[in-house]
Amino acid sequence: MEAVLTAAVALLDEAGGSALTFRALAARLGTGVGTIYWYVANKDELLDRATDHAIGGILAAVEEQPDSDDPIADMRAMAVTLFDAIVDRPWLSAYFMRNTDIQGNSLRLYEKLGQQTLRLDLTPRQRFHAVSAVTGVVVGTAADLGVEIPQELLDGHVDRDEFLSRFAESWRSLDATDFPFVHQIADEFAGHDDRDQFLAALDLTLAGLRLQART
Amino acid sequence: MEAVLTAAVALLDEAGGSALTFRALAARLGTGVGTIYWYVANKDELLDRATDHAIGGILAAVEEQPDSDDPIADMRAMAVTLFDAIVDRPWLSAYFMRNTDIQGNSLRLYEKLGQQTLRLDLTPRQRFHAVSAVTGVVVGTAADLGVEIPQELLDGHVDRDEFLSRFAESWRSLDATDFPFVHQIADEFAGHDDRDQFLAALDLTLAGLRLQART
DNA sequence: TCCATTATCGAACCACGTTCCATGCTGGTT
DNA sequence: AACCAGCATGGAACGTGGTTCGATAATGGA
Repeated sequence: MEAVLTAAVALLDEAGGSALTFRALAARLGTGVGTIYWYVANKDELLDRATDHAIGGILAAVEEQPDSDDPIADMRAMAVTLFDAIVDRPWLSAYFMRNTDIQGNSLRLYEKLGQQTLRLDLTPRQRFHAVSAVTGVVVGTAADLGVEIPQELLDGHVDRDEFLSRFAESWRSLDATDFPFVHQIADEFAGHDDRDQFLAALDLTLAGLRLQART
Repeated sequence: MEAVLTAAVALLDEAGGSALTFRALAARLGTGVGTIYWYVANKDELLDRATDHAIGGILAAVEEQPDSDDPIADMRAMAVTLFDAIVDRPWLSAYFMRNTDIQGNSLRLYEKLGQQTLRLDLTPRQRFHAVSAVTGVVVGTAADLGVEIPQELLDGHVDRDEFLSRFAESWRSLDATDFPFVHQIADEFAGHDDRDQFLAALDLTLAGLRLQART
């Protein structure tokens, strides 16, 4: 079982979501597909267990972070850790939002995040919404990244800067009166850093939360 | 072409993403799969065109909304319209984050949202981040919903309240000292409304933005 | 020694995306 | 009329992936 999960995670790490097939997994383990089906009922469960496995690592990292006296700063640190972990394992983003059944390590992570809100002067409902908002920002932003890598980039034919520049170029060529915003933004987009973008979004949400916690 | 797209959207509306196959589409159109491949190169393009088709409708709805003298309120209204449209067509959420190539109606929608930020006292970079943050919240929150519907609910065997209650129940049964947050939240979760949750997240972000625009 | 449980394996089935080629249909050219 | 190019259609066939199933070992108690 353990071996199955680590092999599954390894496949996902090496070549993304499409690389994890029962046949490939069986080959890597030197067994047949039937064996894997003895451990998991179907691919959904395999994915659930593999992601839970990976999230376990994130959870450990989050739990190492000491609490400061600013709960919101602590939430921020956790969110950043989570984001970085997803960037590191882009396939996680795809399966992060596939889970209505919050259980296992996801639940623990959720709890950990939520505990910070207990130190804020909020109603239970506000706490619930705050944690949802923060995870929403993380997942929402990270989701874009997961896909933002057309094979051109992986192949090395085109690097990221050139890729972005091409977009910026096509945006600049649009009519300036119909697309004033896109026009103004093109330069920003060309040089943008995903992590900055995430931090900006996160900080907006947390600024709103800070405001709410004071009232 | 037009007929292909409307049929594709109809299939997606009726039975979600997994229902859109070339064979099903061909059957509905009374033709063969080869014909569809004459119009689109592959499934990705089919999906892109179908979503662009659907987003066209959202764009029209957004463009009907008159500008007020509060740009942030206008952004909020747009985001809500977008959210409602995604709730109405859950399959959109899955394909919303599959698009690095912001083009067509998506681009127009992006522009529309961004134009509101032009009326705020922000740097170009802050505008860029603000729009990313808002779309991130919409997509991030809506993504959860897209999947949050296990077939049990669709079958009508179990209704939503019961489904949520079951979770709340299992959460309450956790150890209260290990899971103080989840414990406190269980009740909120049981009766929670997805739209409220979205609005809360959106308002946090917009509150942060409002703060930023004043400095 | 016997039998139930646990575990392994791979052939076979089906649905899907995709390719390919044979066939029709249209309007214009000779 | 005959012909042809290009547009358009239809569906059989291929490869891949998830999943099922029955045959078969290993294990360990009665």
